[in-house]
Amino acid sequence: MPELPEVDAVVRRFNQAAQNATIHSVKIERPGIVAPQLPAQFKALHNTTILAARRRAKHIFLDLSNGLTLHIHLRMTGNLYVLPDYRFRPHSARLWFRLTDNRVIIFEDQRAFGRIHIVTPADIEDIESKLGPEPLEPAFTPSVLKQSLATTRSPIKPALLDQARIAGIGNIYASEALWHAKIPPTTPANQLPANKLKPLHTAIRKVLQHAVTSAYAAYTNPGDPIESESFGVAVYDREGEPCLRCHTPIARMVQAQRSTYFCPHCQPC
DNA sequence: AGTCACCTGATT
DNA sequence: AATCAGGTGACT
Repeated sequence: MPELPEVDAVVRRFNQAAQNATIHSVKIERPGIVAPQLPAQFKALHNTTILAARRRAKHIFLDLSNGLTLHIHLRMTGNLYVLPDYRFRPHSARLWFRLTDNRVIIFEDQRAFGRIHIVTPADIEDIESKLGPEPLEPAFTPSVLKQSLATTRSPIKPALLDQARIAGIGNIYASEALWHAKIPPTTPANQLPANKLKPLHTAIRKVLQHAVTSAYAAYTNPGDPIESESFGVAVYDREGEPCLRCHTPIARMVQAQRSTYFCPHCQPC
C-alpha cells in the first residue's frame, strides 16, 4: 500500500519519535515477517540503539549501534510507529520492539506481506544495486528517465512500477503521473514521444513531492492507517467519475494484473 | 515478459 | 461465495 511518499512520512515520523532509542527486547508474533531469518537471531538486537531511520525507494533502513541494520519493507499494508506502551498494540501488530524507556516500536501489518530483516552493509549494497534512481533526487533528470524507459517495449504504466527503472513509484502514482502528463498508459515505454518526456518527468516529481508533503502532514496519530491522500488524486479509484480536465468518465483497465485508471479522452489508447 | 504466491479483511 | 486491494519475489 505505501508508496515512496508514505514510506518517507513513516521514516520522518519515526526519527522524531525514536531516534537514539535503545531496544530492550523483541517480540515476533509472526515468524513469517522475518523469514527466512529466525526469531532467535533477533536477540542480537537486545540493548542496541537505533541511530536513525532512512529511506531508499520504498525500503526503510534502521541503522543500529552494533553496526547492523534493520531492513524493513511495508509491502501492501505495513506500518511502523512508536507507542507509549506495548499494551496499546493493535491486533495486527506482527512484531514489536520494547524500548528501554518502556515505549514500543510497532510493526503493524494486516496482510503480513511486510518483511523485517537484519542486514549487513554488503546486504544493503545488494538491495540498493537493484533499485533505479530516486525520482525526487536532483540526479533524476529527464535524460535519466529516458534511459530508464529506453530498454523495454512494455506498456509505460507497468514500466513505471518496475523498481529497477525508477524507484518508489507504485500503482496509484503511476496512474496519476500519466494522467498529468496526458500519456496513454499503453504507450510502449521505449516509444514515448519526445515531447512527452519532460511532461512525464515533471508529473512524476510533482505528484510524488505533493504526496510527500501531504502524507507527512496527514499523520498526526501514530496508529493511523497509511493511506495515500485521496484529496487531489485525479484518477486512481475514480472509475466512471468525470475527468478533472475534460469531464469524460475515467476508465479502468488491467495491466500486469494491476488496475490502471486513465481518461480515455486525454490519454487515448 | 507474463503468472502466481504470499496473507487478511472489505466489498460485491 | 467470489472478487478486490496501494507490493514484490519466485516461478515458468
